[in-house]
Amino acid sequence: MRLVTWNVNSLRARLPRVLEFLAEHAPDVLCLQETKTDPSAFPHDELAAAGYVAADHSGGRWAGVAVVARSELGVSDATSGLPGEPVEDEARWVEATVGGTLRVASVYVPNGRELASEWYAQKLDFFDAMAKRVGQLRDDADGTPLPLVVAGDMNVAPADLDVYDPAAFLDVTHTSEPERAALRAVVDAGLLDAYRVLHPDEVGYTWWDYRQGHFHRGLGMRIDLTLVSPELAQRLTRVGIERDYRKGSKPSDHVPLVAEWA
DNA sequence: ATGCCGTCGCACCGACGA
Repeated sequence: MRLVTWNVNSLRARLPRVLEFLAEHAPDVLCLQETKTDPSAFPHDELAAAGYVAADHSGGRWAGVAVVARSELGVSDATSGLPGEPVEDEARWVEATVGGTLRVASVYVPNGRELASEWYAQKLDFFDAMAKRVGQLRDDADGTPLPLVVAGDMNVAPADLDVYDPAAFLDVTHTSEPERAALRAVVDAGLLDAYRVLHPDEVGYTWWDYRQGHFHRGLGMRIDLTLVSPELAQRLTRVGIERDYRKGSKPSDHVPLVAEWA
């Protein structure tokens, strides 16, 4: 199984790069964030022509998430919205079952803006709701663990290793301790950070600011994560960051994160 | 203290992003 998460920063603007990626990497599942599209404009036809189906939660000009899967696998039992999320209808969470057994959630965690803001408080609340949801999804009614993936833009760099200059990121969003603790609570509800499972000490960024040549200067952060249930974590064979997709024509400011398991 | 860059829309600026 090859599963990818990618914040595309507008699916309309990025569709050529997305189709290029599907052709080059042939993922089984692609979790998208910041699709920034109206539901009626979601490119179901273009994806179908490439051999994919999608469960999308599209909210118009902001946010928007989707779970895309190879047509043979299919998506079923899709649900939009995170139970208990602080602001409803922001299109930040969508779940679907892929291939009949794998539950996949694509998530776009709120930015948080400033530490002393209502948006920051809502970001922490969103993580709380995520942790509760993971607790609901991780086992079946008999307590048997289920295969589960929560992938997306967490808008938090989990550790100083995931930030180009930790000293420049004191007491700001994406690195503050309450955010990191809130993200850890999601993981502690029953998941593992797939990239860190296979690359415990490696620096690997998934986002670089468009401005001031940050990409070419190596100034990035690892804020896109694929969180997997323990049994899937044991089967991981490769977790890689496709940083070349930050180059070329009209790139997103995020790159795809690929996870594979046997 | 602000813009840098990119995207969107009741659009030629402002909001938002991280």
